[in-house]
Amino acid sequence: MSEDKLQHIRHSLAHLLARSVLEYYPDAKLTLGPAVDTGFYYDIDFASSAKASGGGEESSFSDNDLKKIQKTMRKLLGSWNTFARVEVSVSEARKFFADNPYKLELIDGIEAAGESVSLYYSGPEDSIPTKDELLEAGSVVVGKGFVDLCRGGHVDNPAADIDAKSFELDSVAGAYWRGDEKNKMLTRIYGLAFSSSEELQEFKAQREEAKKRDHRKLGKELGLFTFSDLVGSGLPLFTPKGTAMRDAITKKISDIQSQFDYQRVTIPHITKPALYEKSGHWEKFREELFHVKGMESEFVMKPMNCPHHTQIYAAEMRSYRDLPLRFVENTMVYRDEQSGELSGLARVRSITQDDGHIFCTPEQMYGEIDQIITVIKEFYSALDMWQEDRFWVSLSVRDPETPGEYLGDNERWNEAEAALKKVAEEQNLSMKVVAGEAAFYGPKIDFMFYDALDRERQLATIQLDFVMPERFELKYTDENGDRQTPVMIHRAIAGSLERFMSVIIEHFAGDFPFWLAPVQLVFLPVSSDHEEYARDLARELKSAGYRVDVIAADDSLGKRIRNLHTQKVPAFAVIGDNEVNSNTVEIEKRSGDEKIKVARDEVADQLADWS
RNA sequence: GCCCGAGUAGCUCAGGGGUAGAGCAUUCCCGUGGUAAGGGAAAGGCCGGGGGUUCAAUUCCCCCCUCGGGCUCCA
Repeated sequence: MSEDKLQHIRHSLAHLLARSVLEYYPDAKLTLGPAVDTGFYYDIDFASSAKASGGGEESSFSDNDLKKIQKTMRKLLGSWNTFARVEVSVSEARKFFADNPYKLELIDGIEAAGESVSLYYSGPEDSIPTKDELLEAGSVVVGKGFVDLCRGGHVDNPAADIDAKSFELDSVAGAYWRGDEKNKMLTRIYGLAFSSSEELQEFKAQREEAKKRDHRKLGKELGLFTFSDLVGSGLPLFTPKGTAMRDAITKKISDIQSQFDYQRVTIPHITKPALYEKSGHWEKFREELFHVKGMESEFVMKPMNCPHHTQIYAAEMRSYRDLPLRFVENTMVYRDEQSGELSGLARVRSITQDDGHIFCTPEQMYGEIDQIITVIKEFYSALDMWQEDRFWVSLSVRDPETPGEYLGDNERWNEAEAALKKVAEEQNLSMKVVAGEAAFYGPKIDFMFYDALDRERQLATIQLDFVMPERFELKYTDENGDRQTPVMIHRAIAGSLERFMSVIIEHFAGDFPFWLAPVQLVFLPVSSDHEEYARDLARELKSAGYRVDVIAADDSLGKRIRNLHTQKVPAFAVIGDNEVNSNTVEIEKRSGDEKIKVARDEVADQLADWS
């Protein structure tokens, strides 16, 4: 089936959904009902509606109502053998939808765009109303049929073109009218729809499968992190295993970028608000800061590191010979995110950034951006995530409609956007330009990956900033002895360690490569007689920097091996008489049934190969 | 923050207006075993917190907290 046809089916089903809802809630106000990637939805205002059969009580719509609506949809579908277009004038449309403010607003938009207004009747072919009948009756319900304001895109004959088992209603959600939180919240009913019932079932099975990879589930099962009600929501606590992973990640990044002369810096986690008043963050983000009261003065927890880092730059006179200066720091920032936004490690209130700020001349900016892209490429390639269908790149620029949200002059912005674009093109990054996604101080390149359920997660980022150096009056002396303002580049490779972990846990389904696994190798002594040999080995490897463990013979060997599998430990070695007598170790990789027998003093070399 | 839903043992879950249930994990005992669950016993609970209805609430109602699916936001 073509994509178009499937979209038409989905959109047609949105009409059918709306009609079926009106069967039970005749006063519900319909708004918009488009097709989406996995089906369709319709946004409906139930506020003033009473249930048709329920006697006027205040009604809200919940998951429990989906079943009966779905049943009605399937019943009506059999009689819906046509879609018919009815052209009306703007004033006729206004009259027809007089009691629906949402449709009236849409009609205003159609009029403003100079387009013609069309209604669509869907239902039994033998009851298609004439335009006059329709306007006379003034009701969107026409027998078993239904009339909606719509620009088209339906199947010709729903009864014949749509398999009643190929769709189902999925969930109820809230959604603001026109996506604006200042507007009223409507009830959104989501439906799933595919070209056949088999595809619908397959989608649902895949979704169930993906839930098994959910980092929140795996994080608990593998003992990587936890939350405590006493500590608070959005504040993850990392266990020794989770911390081992964090260390492995930051070490990998620092290994990759060691070729580029970064210098580590360290800053306090609080500051006077004055710092952010000067940077411009105060105005925009003061509501989302955590405030800390001292004896005499008030501080805020840092929500980002750039302003602090500018003060390290500003502490000395800088010459063009010093540039570029590259400061990096793995450090936690704190943001009072809206409670409804928090989600496992993907969105938290204590955020560890692998943050870096580069101060350079305008000429050096291109080379620096290029170099950062190289690091990002190398890092994500090492994780097998640098694949076309695994991520996309956003060139995040200003929204031309809201210039007031950005600081700095137009020319600088154009320059910055052009610079990012130029280098990214040279690096063969295919980017989507996304208006309105820029930071208030400059444009960015954002690297967007996906979680198990295909939700987008922004990880790596490169941000060009001409604004903050100016606001903080940062300077360097050029070769002519003149004072110049440096360019600042903000960059993060993992982005937030928490969010990064959420993505890779799901990417690997917890089955991490050797270098990343929280426990890399486990020794299993066959009996207590073999424990000493195992413990000595483990001690040696630990001091060589490997994460190894010994699991004593308290349980059967079979059981211990099974436990290693559920814990997804990448390698193990059974230690028995054979090994002790021959002074060897047989290491087994969990994947691929690979067994490698090595002399005892060669174990570390073998592990180095895998790292 | 907003809409809908959910919170029962460390974990996964069953139950239901009248003394709280299972499996796994934990602890102890037995077993000393060569590649995906050895056997036995014990312990473990303000049924998320607070209020209300009731002779009686883990169960019904309200508020709060936490979690999930969306919306909005994301320096």
